[in-house]
Amino acid sequence: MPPGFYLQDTTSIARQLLGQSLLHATPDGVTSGRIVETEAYLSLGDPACHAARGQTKRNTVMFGPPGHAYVYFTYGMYWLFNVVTAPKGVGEAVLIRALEPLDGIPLMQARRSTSNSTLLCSGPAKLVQALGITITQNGANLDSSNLRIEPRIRIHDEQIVTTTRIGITQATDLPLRYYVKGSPFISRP
DNA sequence: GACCAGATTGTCT
DNA sequence: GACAATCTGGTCA
Repeated sequence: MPPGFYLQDTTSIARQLLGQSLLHATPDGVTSGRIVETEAYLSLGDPACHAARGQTKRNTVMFGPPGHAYVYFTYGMYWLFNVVTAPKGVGEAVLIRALEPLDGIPLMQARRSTSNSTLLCSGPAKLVQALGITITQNGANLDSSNLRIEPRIRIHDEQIVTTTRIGITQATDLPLRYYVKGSPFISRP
């Protein structure tokens, strides 16, 4: 992404990531997809954010420099992928919730054991599985590692739908979820 | 489509 | 010891 991209406001980054591609290169091949759904997690007034209760071993990279991957384990079996935002020491991130599959679709289908392309990356744990992301990528620099975000297209404001976030029990009323209007690849309408 | 049960374990209190 | 930024596969409509 362009210099300074990750220095912007977290909600602004969450919107601008829509339309860009997330790519992962592994020995098995390259897989990528266009980002169509994101959620912002903030440091102030947002108890749903992992950083809300201070720094721990798990959320350490959230407090590091922006533009890096924050990968964590949940529900006993899933990994979720976030982009760290905000200056070092603050603790904010953008959860990537869904992709429109682009490259390496056969490999994604094999990893996910499904051939339905709309279900391949339509959820935060699904896209992580499809791209082969694990805790190994925690802390990876998204501009220079095998796991990277590259500019593709710009989604205009009229094409972005803003709603409340999914799967959380706190701060459920905050409008911090964004997705591309009409996309069949989002986790849910 | 809506709703629901069950899977399964790292992390923090 | 409780919980979790989820998914799948089942039921019913």
